Amino acid sequence: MIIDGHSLAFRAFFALLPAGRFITDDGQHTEAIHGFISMLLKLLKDHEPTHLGVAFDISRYSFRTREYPEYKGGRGETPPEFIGQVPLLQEALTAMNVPWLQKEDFEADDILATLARQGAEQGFEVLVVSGDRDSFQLVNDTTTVLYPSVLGVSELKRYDAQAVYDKYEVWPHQYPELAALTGEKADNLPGVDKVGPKTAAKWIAQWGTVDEIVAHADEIKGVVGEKLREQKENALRNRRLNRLVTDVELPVGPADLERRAVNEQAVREVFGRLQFRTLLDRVLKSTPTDAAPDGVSTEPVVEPELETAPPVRTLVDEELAHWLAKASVDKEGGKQAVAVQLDYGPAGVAGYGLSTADESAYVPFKEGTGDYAAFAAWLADPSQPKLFFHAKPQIEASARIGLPVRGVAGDTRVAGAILNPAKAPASLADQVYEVLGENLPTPDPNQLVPDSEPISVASQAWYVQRIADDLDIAFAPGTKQVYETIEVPLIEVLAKMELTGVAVDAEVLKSQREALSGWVDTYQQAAYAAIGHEVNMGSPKQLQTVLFDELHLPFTRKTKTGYSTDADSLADLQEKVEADTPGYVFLDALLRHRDATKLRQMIETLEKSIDAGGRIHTTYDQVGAATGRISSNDPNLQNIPVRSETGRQIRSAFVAGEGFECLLTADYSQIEMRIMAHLSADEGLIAAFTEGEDLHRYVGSHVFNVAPEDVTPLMRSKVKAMSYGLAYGLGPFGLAKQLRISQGEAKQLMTDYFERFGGVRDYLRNVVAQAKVDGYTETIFGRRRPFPDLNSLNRVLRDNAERAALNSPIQGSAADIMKIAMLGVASDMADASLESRMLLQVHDELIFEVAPGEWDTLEEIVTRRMAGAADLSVPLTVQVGRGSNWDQAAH
DNA sequence: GCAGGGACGTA
DNA sequence: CGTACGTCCCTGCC
Repeated sequence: MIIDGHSLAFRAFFALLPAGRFITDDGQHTEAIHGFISMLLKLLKDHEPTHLGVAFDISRYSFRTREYPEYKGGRGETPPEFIGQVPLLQEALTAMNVPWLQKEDFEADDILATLARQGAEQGFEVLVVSGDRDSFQLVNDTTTVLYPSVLGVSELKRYDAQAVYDKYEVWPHQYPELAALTGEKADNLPGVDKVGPKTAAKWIAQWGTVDEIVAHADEIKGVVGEKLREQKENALRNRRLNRLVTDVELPVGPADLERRAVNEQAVREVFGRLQFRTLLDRVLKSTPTDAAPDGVSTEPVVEPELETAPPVRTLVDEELAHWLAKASVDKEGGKQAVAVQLDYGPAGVAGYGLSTADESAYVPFKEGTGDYAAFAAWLADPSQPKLFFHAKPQIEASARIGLPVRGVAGDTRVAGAILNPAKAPASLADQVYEVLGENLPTPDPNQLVPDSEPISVASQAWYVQRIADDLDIAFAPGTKQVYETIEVPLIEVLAKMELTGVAVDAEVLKSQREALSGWVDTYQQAAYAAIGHEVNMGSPKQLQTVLFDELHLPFTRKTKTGYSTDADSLADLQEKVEADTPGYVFLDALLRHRDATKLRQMIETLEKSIDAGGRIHTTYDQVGAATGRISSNDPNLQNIPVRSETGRQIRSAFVAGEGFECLLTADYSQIEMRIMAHLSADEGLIAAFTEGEDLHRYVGSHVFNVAPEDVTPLMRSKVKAMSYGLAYGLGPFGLAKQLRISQGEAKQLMTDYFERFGGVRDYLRNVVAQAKVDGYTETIFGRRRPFPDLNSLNRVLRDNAERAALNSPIQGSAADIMKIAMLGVASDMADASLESRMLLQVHDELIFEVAPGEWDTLEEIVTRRMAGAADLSVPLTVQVGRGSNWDQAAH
């Protein structure tokens, strides 16, 4: 493994700089050093190289700048905080006995190229770790490049020959030809205008090299051909410059880079100066140390632990009790976390797998047999920490057989999702592969004869331990806080809500369904009558035939497969058609039919999910949304209609269960706008919340420069749409469309708005700018969301990412606040021993079932905990409603 | 039986 | 050419 020290230190520096925490007492910044070493540890762990070296540039100047003085020009000043970190990093590497190299007049890449060539010749498998795309030319059968993704230093993508081809459509040795044609902005090497990767790849496929392409320049037609002839010198020069030198004279060869034990004393000294405490532990723990202070061990470094699952003992009764007593205590006598994985299914729980780092046990479960008292007490003890992969369904399954679980101290699935919100690991096997790089046997359930044996839940638990260990060091400090103080405690709260479910009045649903069925028929007949034949109104394709071929209505918005028949488009069409014409009647019937079938279907789904006790249990996906929101499914209770009158009737079927007095709903008012006010620190917007009675009226009076009482309803609705749109990255186009005004007017409205609320504009701009630098956004509480597309060259991707990045801290902070509120409420309810229960969460709203006599206490707890969930520069206000059903309890 | 697209419900 | 979701249906394909 050979590493480009400079480029990775630089990336590490920018990844850690915003954290603002890596400064020693005497003012020395250490982001690059810390980031580099922590990445190095991860690389050593992941790839276990036998040989290791790091190459550095000496300066910006090399033989390349002599040939082309502008080479790598145009880069900004090196940040002052970075200066001085490289020599310190080199000291640290020396202490760790990691050889590093630099060579006057050459770049680190040339050193890597030389070592890679020599290594390959000597039969090594070579891993090149570099942040410079030029290194792709080194890839071949034995050499692989690890290249940092835009997400930062922790994510390295493997580029073998196929990966390079998949990305650029040229083979690695051709990559410099492609780069020469398209140019390399980072190196200040302009290419040929109008030639992008696609064109370049096409030419390379045809002619192979830049030289040959230039020789055939006359055969290339069109503007690109012209540009090529004009600017061929660029390409030829780039090609000379991006060819890496593979015969730099070096003092050492690959064989001299054999891994050595670290020099513990030197590491302690250097790391002490740098004030790296945790990193020191990690270095000393992860690599063998050499007791001899100046000794250079010739022993190759061998991974000390043999990572195979310990044997599984099946335990019952007193043996089990003994095992638990021993496993729950660590060497220092503190509590030790035990990983738990259940063997369970629809039929119930067959057994529990338990594991510490080095011992696994299986507890078979059969109702009415054996003595589970000690085990049950252990499971239910909140002070006994337990680790899971996907705890929620398992603690519910356990609760259903009468063994409630408390003390969930970690959930590797949730942890994985916090670290990478784009996708939570789907299964333990997935995460084992992702984190540990090992394959768990996963029998194909469709095979009659299983193709492999599944591993015991006890061994699964052992893997959970290992993943938890590995992930623990991967957290950024803020992210870790979110995981430990919000997500982990929330698991038990959500599990309880799911188990409780919400009561519904099946009679109400039934009568609504029947009424809707009548309407569905009526509208269907009306539609058929209007066009004189039957048509499947659920088929956009058939509808297009009717609307555009038969009725000859004007075309609507284009979709991938034709023309849109969505509600907006149909409403537009209706305006263009005379009333009482077949077209109008058909459109009208179609819209009503859609509405009615949608509602009827929703009701049927709800009816099917009612359990024997008359309640519906949704499943929350705690990490379902990349922003931090939870989602709801099976059935989704977060999209029960509320806007239309008929839709709202569905809500009236959600009622307080038997033995409960009523429902209580509590929601945050305008939480996202309040977060916007807080994050932007815009004085006007903050005043709007502290002074104004009506937010939109207040904002309107400032935007339109009139007294609050003179804000007309039209003005109010305009600023309202504008305010809400802000948090989503709404542009003039969208605003115009929504308000049905011209784009010019929309633009003017935005200008006027930002005139008064400039802090908001500055904030929104800054969010995106910062995210481009960091590669992620962060909520108030430190939850991160990466945005790999933010620097994409594809404009659609980039624009989409920008809007999402804009919205994420706002939506995400609101989600954090709600989660914190739920924890507070749950805790206070338990302390007060209330019988009332939290039932549902709908993003900014909580719904409770109130036990007799508990209204006042519950209302006080809910209001206080929700309003107090965060300390913002504007108050968080909560509206509470009471009713016998969900609709009535709304306010 | 499955995946993708269109449509539409919520915050 | 506003964000974040989940569910349903139809369609085309295997």
